[in-house]
Amino acid sequence: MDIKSQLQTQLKQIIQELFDTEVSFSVDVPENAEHGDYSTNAALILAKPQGKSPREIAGQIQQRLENSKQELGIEKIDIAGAGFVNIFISQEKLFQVLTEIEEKKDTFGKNELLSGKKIITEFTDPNPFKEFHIGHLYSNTVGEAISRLYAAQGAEVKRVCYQGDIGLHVAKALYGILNNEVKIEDVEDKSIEEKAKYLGQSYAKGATAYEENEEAKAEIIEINKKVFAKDASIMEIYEKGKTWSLEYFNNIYARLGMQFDQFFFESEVGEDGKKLVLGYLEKGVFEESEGAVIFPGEKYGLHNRVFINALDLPTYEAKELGLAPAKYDYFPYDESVIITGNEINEYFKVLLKALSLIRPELAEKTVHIGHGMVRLPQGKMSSRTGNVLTGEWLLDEAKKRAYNKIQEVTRSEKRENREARVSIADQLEVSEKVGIGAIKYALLKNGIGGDIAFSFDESISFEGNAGPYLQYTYVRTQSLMEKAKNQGMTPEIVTPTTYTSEETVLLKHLIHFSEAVAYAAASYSPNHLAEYLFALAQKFNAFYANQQIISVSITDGDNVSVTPSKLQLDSTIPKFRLALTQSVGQTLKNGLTLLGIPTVEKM
RNA sequence: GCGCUCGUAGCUCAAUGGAUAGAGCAACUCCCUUCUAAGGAGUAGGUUGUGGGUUCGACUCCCGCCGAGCGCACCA
Repeated sequence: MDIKSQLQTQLKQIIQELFDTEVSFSVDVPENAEHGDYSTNAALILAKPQGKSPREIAGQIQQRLENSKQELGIEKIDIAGAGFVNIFISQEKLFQVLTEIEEKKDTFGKNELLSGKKIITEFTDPNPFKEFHIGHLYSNTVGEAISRLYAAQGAEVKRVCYQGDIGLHVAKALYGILNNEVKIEDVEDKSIEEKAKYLGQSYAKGATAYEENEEAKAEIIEINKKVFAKDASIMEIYEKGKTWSLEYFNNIYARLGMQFDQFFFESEVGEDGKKLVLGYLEKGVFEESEGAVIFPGEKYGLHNRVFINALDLPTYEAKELGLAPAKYDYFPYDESVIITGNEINEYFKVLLKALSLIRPELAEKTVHIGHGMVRLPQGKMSSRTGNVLTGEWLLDEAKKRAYNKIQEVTRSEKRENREARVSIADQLEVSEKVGIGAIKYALLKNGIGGDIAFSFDESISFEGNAGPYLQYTYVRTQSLMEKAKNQGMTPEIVTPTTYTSEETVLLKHLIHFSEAVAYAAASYSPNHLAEYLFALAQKFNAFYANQQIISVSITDGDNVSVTPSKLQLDSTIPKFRLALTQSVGQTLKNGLTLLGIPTVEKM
């Protein structure tokens, strides 16, 4: 259990004993170090109901907490401001975090808060036949991060992807293929990327025709019916296109370092959804209106939505209704998290309301998270008009820029005498990982709800609060470890004779890692973890710049002289600093991994 | 028109009802004969759209106004 939870438990008990009551107080990590490592507002909350001054109550809490000082590793307890109880952790307790990291390694930061829980996450949801644009990349990045955060809480997580392989958009794409100068047979031998591009172009053609040409529109509607009826005349190109799309998507997932456990298709859940709707039509949940079957959301302060259209085909809504039970059959979950763009937030409210009247136990377990839209300077993306940036384009572009950066750094005049950082053979792989890191971090550092104004130069950064900065800091730790090893030095968790302020600041930050992970998971906010990691990297870089971590030999002509340093006079200091460096490296790596961001050893 | 979301530094964004509203970018100063300068140190930049209210305490909660985005019937 992390220190914060221990304090919370202890304080709760103290309040119970003192006042025989329960209140919702918080234990915070103050921004200002003078306010302690942890702080609680319990006294402020209790003041009014107890009819006492906040500082008086704070005093009582302080007194009781004194008894647990030893057990909790508290150095001192202050009362400050309006009645805050500020808690300072002892140097010995801080120091213990190094041992914890050393022991837990890759599992440092994990906990068992959701142990035994089954969680199903659904995200990305690209539609076959259409482009995989940067909005999908965003959904995928957020979904993967949340999935990993959940898993770090001890939950069993299944990632699923729901794909619209049936419906009007597919019919539009098929129309586009049938009316494309380039026949589908002609792209048979092309790469999967080109096949995907062909499908995307076909969709754009079909979508345009649907709006501009009445004849085409009628034809597309016919094609749509045929697909639902699995008409042999259309199924061959349908299956071909769908297969290509799915293969293409899978390549992107692999590139992003993730994979789904299960795929669901609209074509598979549509019938079940329709049956559910018709079944509950009789029970009055749904109503007939203008030839369609609707859910009267207006009755519940929402808006009405069509579930089965006048052509007797299930809409997205009905299909989604069929999806929920299908997911539950696949994996009987305790919680179902669905991550989509926030443009369908209200639609989801209607859907969940309808589901609550049909399968209330499933509706209760379902959480919808709407992430912001990726906005381009040119306006909203539209796969119909071609104003899209594909995910693949973005990944390639970021990789290219990372590669250029490597070249630039290697050629830099002031550093020409230094050994090449990344071997030629590794440069492409490093570029790929740094590019992905830059993109994912850019998407994750912001809160999930808001839109992302996307322009490459402003959004994808390799410096400052950016993915590569964190990757770079990790590389520094690894580089130091390697250098130390070559000099025969090993990290050792020994108490140094003195601490510098940079070291204490780092230790104080490290103890909050698992708390940050838990908080990010509980609030569906990977950005909190991103922020934590950035702060950690900043603190480490300040430490790095101001303190000598290992002793260094300097070559002066032919003579090799070793600078005498205080590090060599007191062997505990370099050992401790190395241990600290290793711990920071491990924590950065664990944190980045939780965000789905790859690390590299050199860059 | 109704509903949802949002409005914080020049720009992009943070900030569980808590203490002096924080970063990054851009601008301006400095720092590579110390371990990777994709780095570090510093300066400047704010009436948190606006007017009320609740609270010991409001960027955060409530109401009004102004402005933006999204959604409101057979697309997903």
